[in-house]
Amino acid sequence: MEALLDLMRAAGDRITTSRRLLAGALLDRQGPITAEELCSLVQAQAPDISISTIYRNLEELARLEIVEHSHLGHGSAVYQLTSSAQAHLVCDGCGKTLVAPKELFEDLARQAAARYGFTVDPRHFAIQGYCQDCQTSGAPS
Amino acid sequence: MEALLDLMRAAGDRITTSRRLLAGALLDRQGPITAEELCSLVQAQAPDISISTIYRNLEELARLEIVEHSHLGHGSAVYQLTSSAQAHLVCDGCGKTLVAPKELFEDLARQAAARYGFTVDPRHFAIQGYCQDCQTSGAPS
DNA sequence: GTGCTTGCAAACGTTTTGCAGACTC
DNA sequence: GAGTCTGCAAAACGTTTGCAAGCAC
Repeated sequence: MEALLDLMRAAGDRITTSRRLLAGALLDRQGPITAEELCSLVQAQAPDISISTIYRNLEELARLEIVEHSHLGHGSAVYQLTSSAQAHLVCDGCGKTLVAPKELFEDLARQAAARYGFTVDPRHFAIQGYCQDCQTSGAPS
Repeated sequence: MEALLDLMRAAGDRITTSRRLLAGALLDRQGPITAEELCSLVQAQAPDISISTIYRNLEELARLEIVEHSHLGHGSAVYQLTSSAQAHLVCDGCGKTLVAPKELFEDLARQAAARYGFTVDPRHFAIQGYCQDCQTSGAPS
């Protein structure tokens, strides 16, 4: 937590209540979370903090590469700490997400590099498909 | 083209100018394209067709599983023909996209199935990272 | 002629922005 | 005290919807 705030201090940013609470919420979650959820968590402790402050702070954290945002499935963007960012398997049927450990991408990363000189960022994406439960219902056969 | 329209006819849908032009635009592109771009292409031939018609028709085409929409990167959704849908490697640096053939995902698909019972849809996603040209500039080392 | 499709305009949910006041340093 | 950060309200953006007129069948 202090490490995170120190990164902001080092960038010349001021440490305010909203930033402290936002950092806490991100650290607690350790996974992707929407701006709106973050706002609720922060407002639980400081009701006056507005959603635009959340967005502005997330933007600043993204600029410092402390958080990154991505679009899992259809809907709001989600944010997560760069340090804990992981790829996810997102079910097209029910929207459930599973964490996808790096090992799953090793082969893909190797091939993309060899064939295209493309460096895969294994923290950064949503693999779509169907989870065990939704397999039967919606999956294209 | 006629094959595509026949699928709509078979579903009881009527073949209108907007649908014909939209189908043409999707077939021409053979790749992901936003609703807005599609609208421009269609309007180039029939200026009165409105964006809401494009969205409604895309929705209907998605319902028939003729097109699918996904979110590559940050911004508008993109649409593509299911038949030509492919995964893409999207560069976080310059936004360029490369087509990623299915073979790249075979290992990933196998592991996701074995470990999580998750069926990967290899047409459906954007692998983020950095292309050859952007490797040096923005890539996290 | 029936009823699906369309254009328009207005609503929607998410994200961004302008501004004056409040706060950190 | 200087300049950043904030709340509020309004705008922007992509997308969806209600309605009455228009068109395919």
